[in-house]
Amino acid sequence: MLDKTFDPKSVEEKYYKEWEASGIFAAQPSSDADPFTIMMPPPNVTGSLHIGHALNHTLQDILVRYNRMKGKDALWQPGTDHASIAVHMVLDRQLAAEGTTRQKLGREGFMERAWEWKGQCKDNIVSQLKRLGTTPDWGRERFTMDDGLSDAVRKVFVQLYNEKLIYRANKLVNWDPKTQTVLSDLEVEQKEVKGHMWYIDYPLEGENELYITVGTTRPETLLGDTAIAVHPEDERYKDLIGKYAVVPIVNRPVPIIADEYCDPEKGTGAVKITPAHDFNDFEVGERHDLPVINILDKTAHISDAAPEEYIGMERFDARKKVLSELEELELLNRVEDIKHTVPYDEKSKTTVVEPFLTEQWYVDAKTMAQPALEAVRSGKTKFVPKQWENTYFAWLDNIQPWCISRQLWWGHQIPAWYGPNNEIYVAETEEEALAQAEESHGQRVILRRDEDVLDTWFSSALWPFSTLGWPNKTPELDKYYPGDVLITSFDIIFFWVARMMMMGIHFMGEVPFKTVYMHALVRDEKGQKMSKSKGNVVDPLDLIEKYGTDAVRFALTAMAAQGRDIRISEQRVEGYRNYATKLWNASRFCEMNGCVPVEGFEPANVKDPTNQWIISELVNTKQTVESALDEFKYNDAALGLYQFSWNTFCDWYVELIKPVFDRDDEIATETRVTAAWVLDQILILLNPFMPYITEELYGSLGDRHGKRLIASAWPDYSSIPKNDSASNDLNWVLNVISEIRSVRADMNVPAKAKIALQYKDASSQIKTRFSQYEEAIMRLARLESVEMVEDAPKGALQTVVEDTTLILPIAELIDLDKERERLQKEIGKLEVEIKKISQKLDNKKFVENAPAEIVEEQQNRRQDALSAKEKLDTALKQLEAA
RNA sequence: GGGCAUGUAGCUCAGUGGGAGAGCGCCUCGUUGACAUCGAGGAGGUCGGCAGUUCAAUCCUGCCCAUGCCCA
Repeated sequence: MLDKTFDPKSVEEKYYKEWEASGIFAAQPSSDADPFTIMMPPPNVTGSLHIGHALNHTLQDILVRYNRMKGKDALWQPGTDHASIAVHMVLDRQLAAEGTTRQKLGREGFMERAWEWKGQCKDNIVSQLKRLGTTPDWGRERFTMDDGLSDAVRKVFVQLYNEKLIYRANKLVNWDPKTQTVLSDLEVEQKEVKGHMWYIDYPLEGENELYITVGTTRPETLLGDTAIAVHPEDERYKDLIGKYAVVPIVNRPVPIIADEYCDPEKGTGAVKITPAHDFNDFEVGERHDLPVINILDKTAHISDAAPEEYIGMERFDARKKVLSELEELELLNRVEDIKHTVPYDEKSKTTVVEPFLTEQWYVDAKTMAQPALEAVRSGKTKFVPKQWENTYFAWLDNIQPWCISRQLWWGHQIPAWYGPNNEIYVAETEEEALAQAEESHGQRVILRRDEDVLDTWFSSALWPFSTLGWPNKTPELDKYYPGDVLITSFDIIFFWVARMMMMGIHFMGEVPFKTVYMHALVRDEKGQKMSKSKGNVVDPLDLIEKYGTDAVRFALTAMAAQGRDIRISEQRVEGYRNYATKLWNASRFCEMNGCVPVEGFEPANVKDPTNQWIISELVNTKQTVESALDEFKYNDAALGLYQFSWNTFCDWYVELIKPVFDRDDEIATETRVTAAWVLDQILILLNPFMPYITEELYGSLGDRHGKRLIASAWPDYSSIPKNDSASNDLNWVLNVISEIRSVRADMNVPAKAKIALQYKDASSQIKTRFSQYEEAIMRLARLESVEMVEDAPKGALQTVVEDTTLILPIAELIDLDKERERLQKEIGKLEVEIKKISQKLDNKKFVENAPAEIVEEQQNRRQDALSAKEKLDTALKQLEAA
């Protein structure tokens, strides 16, 4: 006998261990079954998983379990990502707290720390995923810095270099002066902040008391100015073009040049040009062949290219000093308060990123993007929801060279070596590089390896094939590439999805996945993005602890509607915990009434209409679940199961069959078996969504010969015939019961009172139904008798179901005025409806243009309403007469 | 500034070219053979606004307003 409520804690760990030990998570490359592949987006080894991960992994797990039950050979490839810069930030903080730095620790010591950190984090992540009940193939778990994956990275780098798709270039980059590394465009966040526009007077060379005024938000960069630019058509400055202005403080004469980059509408129309410290200025500088003066070092302190008193100053201190000097020189014209965007590093969001001139490695992303664009345009890879394709196109169409080198240690060191003349040798191993060098020098030379590591996304981009053993030709690669679906969040379309597409197509000749499903962002109850600083982070483990894994999974799934963010609320999770309790108790009920699953049960052979009806409702539900999952409409799948199991099965079917259990005839036996079978089906269909409670109930309710639900087959109902007659009957029964209950409640008939039911105007079919379902109707509507009459007695309640008038002769129990009111209200509603339909039907154009079945439907609706109104009118008249 | 999305019941959200839905909350009733983590019933909405297309618009189109996100 089951306990009164389900205790998730008592079974979750037990079943997880058992499932895992059974080997069912493992892919079977040698099996004949069709593959179903999902590449898990590898979580970063930077901390613990948040509710967004819980959503992401729940959605993946549902598909994996579902496809496994359908007989596919499922591979869910798990693993973690080394998250180079994020790990550096974490460890830098730790080291700072210990009073040291990574530079003091040295590369080797730092790497040891990083590996240790990775180990802890990874263990934590894996245990969190297990608490969620997810079933990836743990035996194949990978880490982006594993040997095999690192081999793949080197191989890809060398090949792309040889194909001239990777090259080295000296350009302005986004420089993070805190971590002291270059960042890609995507790792920079533009933030709008309050700031100032300072207007500075630059004296014109050789003129007395004549100035050109320029506006700038970064006055300190004036130390590196090499020109003043004006628009060529700007009448105010036409005469000045070609003359020279003197940069204050440094007293350097710089040319006044004409360039269309200047906007005459903005500020004074004249701008200072600092090619080493601004992306636009850099381009202007290239066009006009201007000198490039780099006034900052790697830490964003002033370099020795500036006047002596500035050297070594921090950039914002230098700004203050420049401003105070300008004021002393009376060259600070005016200051405006403005809002402008300032680049910050995307990870910590606290360091202002500096445009900085350095030599770095780049991928020719533009070239590689073309096949990736084509693959989505031609439908080889589809995005769900489709609108994300536009985002993907927009970015790839305007893609910039991808800077892949990072001045960090944790990651894949770039396989490039420099010879005595700084010439470059790119090779997978040092031996090969040495051999190349020997060949060109005619002798052994000493090489120096590039110290930098690659952008983390470089290795993540290879994930769909590097995890399968590439560059070796493995059976796994053969069977599981390309993957079926990638499930991820839209915020990494650029970072990751686009890059996997580029690399996958380039190296495998095929897209890495056929479908990309973009799920929503999980927000807090108020719709705000969760963040540690806001303190509104919901920890999925807290919810699991409180409500159980199944409830958390189901809540996330039920809310995973396409195209809208999820606002997680604890109340909702609680509601699905209640749902679990409901299932539990329905199972208890079946158990205590001897509903035991019978092997070989044939649903197609069931005779009793109530049983036929619940079976056909089940068939519909399965259809709903399948088509919803096919379209990634997780919420529809969850809702369909919820409604069938709670409303249809528990609230109606179980109530309808209760009286049957007093008997011991053929129908009773059939009903017991049917109930057990339908309940089993609920457990099976629900298993991918709520794996624990379904597993537990499945094991408790019958003898499964040691087989667990997780290993069961997804059912096939194709042999069950449709049974419209049973469905029509039962829908009518439900209507009659609901109508009587509603009238009783409206008229305050005491719930306990058993009353008589009379009916009139019934067809022979209705008469048959009343006698066939009399027991159920009497029980559920709380009646003492049912009989057919010719006329309603005085002072009776009357209502209409389809064509039949239902009569409750209980004048003594009710307030007749109230009944009059109720009838008038019902009649009023019907009149409004009749009027609306009549307006349509009286419209010639409607009758001419609308499809015949629509017209007919409207006619039927009007007829039904008219007939119901007529019956209620009669009832009202009788009441008046009473 | 450009793009994408969203605006439906008190709240959170489904949905559809032809009768407005769910969960929660609220109100009334209820210890009916499993379940009060429950059951029965009910109230509550000019489907953001204005035009247009259509026989018919909450749904399609345009504009506007509001909100969110992405990009510059």
